[in-house]
Amino acid sequence: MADQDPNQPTYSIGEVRERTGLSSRQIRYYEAMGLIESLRTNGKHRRFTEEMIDRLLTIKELLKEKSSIEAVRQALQQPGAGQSGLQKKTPALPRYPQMSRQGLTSLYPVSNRADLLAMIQWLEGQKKMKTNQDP
DNA sequence: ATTCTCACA
DNA sequence: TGTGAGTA
Repeated sequence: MADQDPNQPTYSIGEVRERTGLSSRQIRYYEAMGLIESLRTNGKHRRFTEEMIDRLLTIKELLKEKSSIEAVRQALQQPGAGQSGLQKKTPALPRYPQMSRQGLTSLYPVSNRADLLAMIQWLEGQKKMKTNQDP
């Protein structure tokens, strides 16, 4: 029972960009808007933990429903907004938020690839949890 | 090569 | 938001 590494892996903005499908511009912008915080390396280069990436993913989905930064910020302040509500305790059954709603029909659009990636990662998280209480 | 900040089409 | 300039 020791899965708390002292050094949680961090990612460059470039990796975060590929994993979230967000542009570096957007990532920096959301940070400037106070929607997300980031770590800084020796220089000034941003560094993101998986929690932050998770939050970014939440922001991305939230921006589709809400259409203003303000609305997203408030939704984020409420508990269970991805950061600690996504893979902490999931009483409900596995159902990916935005995806299952419209369905994935093509992998061509870059944004879809990012969404698929996010969904897979989310699925992996569910699997890891299940593997501990497998009947 | 990659990211950073700032500013402008 | 994207993109280019000039750095670190």
